[in-house]
Amino acid sequence: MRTPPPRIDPSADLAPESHFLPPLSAELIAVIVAVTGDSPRILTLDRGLTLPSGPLETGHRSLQAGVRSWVERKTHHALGHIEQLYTFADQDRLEDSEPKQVISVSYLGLTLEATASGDPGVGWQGWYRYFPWEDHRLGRPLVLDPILDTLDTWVHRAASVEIRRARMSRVRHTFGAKGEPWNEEWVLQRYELLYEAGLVEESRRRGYRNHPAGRLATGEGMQHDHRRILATGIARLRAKIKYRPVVFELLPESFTYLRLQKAVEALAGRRVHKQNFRRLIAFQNLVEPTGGIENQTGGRPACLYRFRRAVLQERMMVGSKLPLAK
Amino acid sequence: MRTPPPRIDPSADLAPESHFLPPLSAELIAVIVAVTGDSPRILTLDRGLTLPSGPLETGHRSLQAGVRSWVERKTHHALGHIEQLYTFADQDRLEDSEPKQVISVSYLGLTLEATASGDPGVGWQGWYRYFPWEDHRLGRPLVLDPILDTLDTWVHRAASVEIRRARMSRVRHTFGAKGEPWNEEWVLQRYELLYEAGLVEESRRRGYRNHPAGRLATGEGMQHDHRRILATGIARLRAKIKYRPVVFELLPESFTYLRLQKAVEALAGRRVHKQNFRRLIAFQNLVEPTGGIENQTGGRPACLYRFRRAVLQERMMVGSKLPLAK
DNA sequence: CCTATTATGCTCACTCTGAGCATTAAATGC
DNA sequence: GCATTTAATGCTCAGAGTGAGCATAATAGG
Repeated sequence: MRTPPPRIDPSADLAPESHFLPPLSAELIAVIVAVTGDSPRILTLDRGLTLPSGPLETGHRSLQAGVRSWVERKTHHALGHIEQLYTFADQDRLEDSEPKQVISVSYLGLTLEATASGDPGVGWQGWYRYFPWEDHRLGRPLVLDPILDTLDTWVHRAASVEIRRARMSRVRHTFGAKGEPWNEEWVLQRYELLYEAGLVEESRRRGYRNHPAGRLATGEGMQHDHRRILATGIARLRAKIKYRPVVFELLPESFTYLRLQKAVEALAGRRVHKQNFRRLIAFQNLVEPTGGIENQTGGRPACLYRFRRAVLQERMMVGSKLPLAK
Repeated sequence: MRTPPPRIDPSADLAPESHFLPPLSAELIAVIVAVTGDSPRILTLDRGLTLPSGPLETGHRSLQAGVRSWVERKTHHALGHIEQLYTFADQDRLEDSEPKQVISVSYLGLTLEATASGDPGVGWQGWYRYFPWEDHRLGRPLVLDPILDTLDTWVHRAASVEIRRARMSRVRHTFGAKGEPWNEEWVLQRYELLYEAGLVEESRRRGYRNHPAGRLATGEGMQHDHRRILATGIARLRAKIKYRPVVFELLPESFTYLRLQKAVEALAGRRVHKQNFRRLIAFQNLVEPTGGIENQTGGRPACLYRFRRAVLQERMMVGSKLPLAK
């Protein structure tokens, strides 16, 4: 098509600061999500302290293939959906400053919950254990009160009026205080705010000044920045269920509308209007009746449905709108 | 808070296939976007054949800081917005199979177009040069006709009825054929489809069977997978302008509504209804009048506005809705 | 049979959006 | 000066989509 012109060495232009390359290694970290009943869960090691992770190997054709092969061995379930979350290489991520540089690539995966493998410490944990303020299904959670109080003193400790104003409006908008609406997607922003304000264990570990209010119940901590990665995953998933039909990866072959709704509510951390939810699902032609009936409902029996997997082929991008728009 | 339990070595469980770690290096690749008049442009090297890239250095505090420092030296402009696109490590990315493994982290950056540096081969290229079928501002582009014709023969060359059906519906939905609407966000899906069908230079290079129709005008190619990365960047940007106020990073301090609209149209590759566009912008309180007047408009002079940068602080997540919803 | 419980069907008001008509304010050509 | 052209700006209206709630159906348990 054309003869390639002489190539300019890009590094000569673009990477001036240092040409010393330290030993580099790559690590894969996975947020593996399942839903049991109305509890959203994640796969953890170390009794809930870390997310599953491991080095990138040559045996893996791609990053995604690497994560997939791990998790399928671990859960004995096919990973329904997998997507990349974020790549970090910040040197200040490391708690002990090694000379070695690590690139961490994080992934979000959806699956059905399986019995945990026999290893001690490996298992599923409800994610609201780490983010108790994120569960608004029974209304505004009470943990928010002490959190907002403490954030308020953080706002007033600001060095200047501008900083105080900025902090105040940030708290207002991320946490939905003072009449602002709660937006369930801003999981990461809320965690980062708590981190900066020194209200989570991880930031206290990192030498952020301890808050005078002392220990506040702000969820379980995790090692390294794993809780931050988890927040990223939850935020991504909460956003994604609104426009892609990924919830179905968390459900068995056949399910009732209510079970589907409970899964959505578990992920989103808020409740939805039942009739409108049904209307939206029915209208989009994403599911078809199996013909079966579930009569362990406690009331009128419910029709069973299955996800029409064909839609994924038909339209690569199906809009699975959910009544979570706000 | 708790005593850490004995850590399980994650690699023992999670990375079974090989423990040989090859020499690893990390590369940063940037899609730097600017808008000049009504042309969306990207910064390129090698006379348009490659995107700017370079190795990750220890001097960089983080991946993002690395990209930022490059680009600011290159363009002499502050990068307004920068975000990570995707991380690849697929070994089949490499054209010559080296033993060395490379992780490529790609970024999207927005800036104002500056005069290109003096280096030969370095400069700005309109992005529709690489994706001529993506520009629908003057209606459906004519290049689509031969492309769809050739895709049609690809559909009919399918080995089985199922594959043919799947191919046909994929073409229909990604390219908006046969009454389906055109969705400007599916840039990557369209490029991948053309790649698989052997209709772009890059796939012909990679040994995909050459199509009998021979050479088809499917835009300029790039080296390696840079055109694929560019497609990812365009898709991301087209999606993002609809819900975050990032367009303003591509505009000077003060601008008219029309200029703002032209920038949006350039990025989205489609036109929007002028009055509704104004209504939406005005309603969202994203801009404020500077008081100035632009009278080189050719008609009635237009008011000048500036972006209210304060909104970025006030609300970390501002919805900058644009009339591109569809 | 009555009540509790859940499933399911349907209505209604409100908002958002696409589309177009109408008016205003300049430059340009006669 | 005046008509014409060009673009900016203001406003209306119909249709789609959504939130909220009422009403009915079908089961289990007393």
